[in-house]
Amino acid sequence: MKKEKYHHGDLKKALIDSGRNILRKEGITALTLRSAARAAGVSHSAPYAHFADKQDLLAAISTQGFLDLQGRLTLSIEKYQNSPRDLLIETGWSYIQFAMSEPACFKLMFSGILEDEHAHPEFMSAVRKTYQMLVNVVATCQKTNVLPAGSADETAVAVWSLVHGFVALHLERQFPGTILEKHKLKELFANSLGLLMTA
Amino acid sequence: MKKEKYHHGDLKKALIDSGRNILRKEGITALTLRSAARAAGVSHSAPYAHFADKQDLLAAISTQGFLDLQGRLTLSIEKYQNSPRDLLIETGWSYIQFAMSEPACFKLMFSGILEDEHAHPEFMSAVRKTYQMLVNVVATCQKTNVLPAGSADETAVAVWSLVHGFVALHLERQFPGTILEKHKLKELFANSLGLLMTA
DNA sequence: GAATAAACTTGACATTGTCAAGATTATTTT
DNA sequence: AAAATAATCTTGACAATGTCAAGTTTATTC
Repeated sequence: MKKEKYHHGDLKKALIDSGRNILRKEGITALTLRSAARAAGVSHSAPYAHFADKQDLLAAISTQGFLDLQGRLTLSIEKYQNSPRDLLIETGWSYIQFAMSEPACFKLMFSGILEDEHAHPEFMSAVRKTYQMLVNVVATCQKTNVLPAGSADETAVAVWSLVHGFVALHLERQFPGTILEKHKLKELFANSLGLLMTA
Repeated sequence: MKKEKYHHGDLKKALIDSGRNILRKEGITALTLRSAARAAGVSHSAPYAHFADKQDLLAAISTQGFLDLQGRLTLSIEKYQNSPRDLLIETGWSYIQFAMSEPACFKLMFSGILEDEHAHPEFMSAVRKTYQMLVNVVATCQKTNVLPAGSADETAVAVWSLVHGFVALHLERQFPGTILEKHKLKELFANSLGLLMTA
């Protein structure tokens, strides 16, 4: 019933969504400027009205990914705010679930969009906000002795490194099957993170 | 002085080396089948005598990357075998130095070559051997109470996740400048890894 | 030495990112 | 409201890429 209009309405958003869906269904190799344009129902050059080049679209998709990740983290943080030990594990687990639910998008988000620092400021700001959420979680855990005292910044680096490395290596199938058979993944993760917590 | 021969001699190795050099000097976007062929001084289709497709060349380059990484780890392991605390930190630091010395290659190694398990067996075996070296280091550290007792496999997962995540996030500039200014990188890493060690 | 296989070249094709020029619609200015 | 301008989108082109088919040159095998 929709009129075939020359102007799309919100092509920028449509291209980001289309790109995200292509990532979900067909992976990174299928995500081209032209495939995103096709999926949005416009010509192959239409994206250039909204994005400087392909990198610029990828940065926008990554930014949207960070926003969605922040949404998931927020849910966990609110749900477990009264139980710091669960807070840490469940927030980390949310990070991992996001990565596993959209692996191609997750990999894109951490695949070198940031060549020069000022090229994509809104991406950068999404990255920084995500980090800040983690620092807050860590600080909360430190106050209740779930994590050792000390600089929250430094401790957050350790925690985030472990969580991120865990899911990155898992997505790349770097862990041998033998160890994955012995555990449920969440248990393996919780045990790993447990090593950082105070006994 | 070299004769212009029709047959190259060892084109397979030459293509892997050329590809590696392109990664070093110009990054992943410059690494194409054709650019590697050009750098090796052969025609654009010559690689197909040795590699099934581009993925196959990338897998071979990644495999070589893992072998070089193993070399670096071996040096640290031999050097610090009598001092378990240094052993852990210095081996992890070697991993990080490798990643920072060849970031494009390092990212390629962990960027999804493994779609199906049996496509690249020699790559898989290099991956497994690298993991095994880490497990051995961890087991050594456990025997001397530098790391908590328990399954060496599980502890290695935690250690590797932290080390890998640390350098992956650093390469992607995910850590804010504020924290990097306060520390030397190695110190920040050692502090992070220290949280996993027994006090 | 002939036959066969391996290594390499040449030429082609569809796809991609990108640009230039033009067409259509929205917005602003008068 | 009409005109001018800007924004959005289309069409057409170009070089570069991955890949294949066919042919050429060299090495290996019988």
